[in-house]
Amino acid sequence: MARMTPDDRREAIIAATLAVIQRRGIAATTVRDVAAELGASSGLIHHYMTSMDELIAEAFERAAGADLLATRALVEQGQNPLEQLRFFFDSYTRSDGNSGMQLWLDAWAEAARRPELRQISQRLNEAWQQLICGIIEGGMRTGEMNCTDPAAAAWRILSLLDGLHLQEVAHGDSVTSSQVSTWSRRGAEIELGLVQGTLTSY
Amino acid sequence: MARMTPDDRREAIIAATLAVIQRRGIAATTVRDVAAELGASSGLIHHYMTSMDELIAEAFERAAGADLLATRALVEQGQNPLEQLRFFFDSYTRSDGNSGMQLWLDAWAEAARRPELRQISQRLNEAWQQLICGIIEGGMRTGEMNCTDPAAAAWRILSLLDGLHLQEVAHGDSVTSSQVSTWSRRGAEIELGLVQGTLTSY
DNA sequence: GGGCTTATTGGACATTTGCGCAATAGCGTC
DNA sequence: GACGCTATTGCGCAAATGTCCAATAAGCCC
Repeated sequence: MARMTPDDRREAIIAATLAVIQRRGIAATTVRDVAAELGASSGLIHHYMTSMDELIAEAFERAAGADLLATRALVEQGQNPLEQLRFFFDSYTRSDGNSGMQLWLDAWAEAARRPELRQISQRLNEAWQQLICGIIEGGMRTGEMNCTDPAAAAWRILSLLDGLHLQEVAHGDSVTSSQVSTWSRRGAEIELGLVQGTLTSY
Repeated sequence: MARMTPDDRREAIIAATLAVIQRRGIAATTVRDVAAELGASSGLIHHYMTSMDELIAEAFERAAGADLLATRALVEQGQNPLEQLRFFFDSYTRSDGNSGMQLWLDAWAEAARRPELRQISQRLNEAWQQLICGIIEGGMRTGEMNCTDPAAAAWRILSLLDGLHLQEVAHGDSVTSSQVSTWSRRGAEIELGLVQGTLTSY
């Protein structure tokens, strides 16, 4: 393997870890898998990461954080709160293989037992909730949305999405990808007093 | 170890497996752990279970199935759909240590990797959804509830509950146990066109 | 009490895992 | 072009895991 700058190599290792995690899940990811993905030796990973846990936590934060940033960037392009919320759902319910959601399932299950992972996952989930909360508060100011408790509504919208996604990823055919999209948008419409179809963008 | 009836021994193994799972989680449960918990040899477990997957699946089914039966029994004591739904929430959001919810988190995460487990978890989740769906349909007949798509509404109510519970179990202090109860009931009220407070029983 | 069935044992086995270490080789410096 | 630093290798080690199996012993029927 070509010799690289420590910074570059570290990035490459995290990227490779991410690829493996999305394919096999956190629990089944091994150092050797990452090395193979990277096209390098297993010893190299340990030259940069002190432990497997550090590797996992770092990769998870990178992946989940990137999703959040991407969605937030898309939302900010919305011209008004309604469009922002539509963009939010577009980004969150895009069907790109759901690999990201299995990652979250693993993280939530492991959170109780891995303090580092719990901290990251909690911080990111709260950021997601605040993203939604901000949209709702904007919608209340413009009068487009109606809601008595924006914070609670935001947690409900997020939890509903996660709960539906969970069914899709874990069980596959009891809740389909398009049902996740339709039902969660409909749930938000009901929650915020919107006319049916307002959040459907296609 | 004292010799036991196959039926009794099987029960004992499942009980021991459950104890280990609740302590260590599904992913970290090993045959040797179960044997130690049981106070018997590891070979004995395989004399009753053909594989580790079967063992895990059976234990999960026992625990999660019992919860479903208990809730269903409570619901059936409700005199009308509204009371039934209240009883449902009482049973589902009772705070008995959340051990049950961590079990579900493990199951959902492991479902992708353990076919037998996925089958059971899917079947149980669908049973939960049908329990809610039945209540809603009853409520529509009596005119107490208003809803255009009972099946979708039931999935939403269940997913919202699971999503909120998930936050509570995984992260602890971003969503509290009482918020799960309050917010999920409020979500159902909104979903079914009920007056605020209808589902609050205390 | 003897014999038969089978519950139970305890370890062997192959595989996989995270991790460490001595050896090697790539790149900059003089 | 030689030298030194260190990125990189590739193997080895110990521990853990699921599974299997021959040996043992506990209970039951005659």
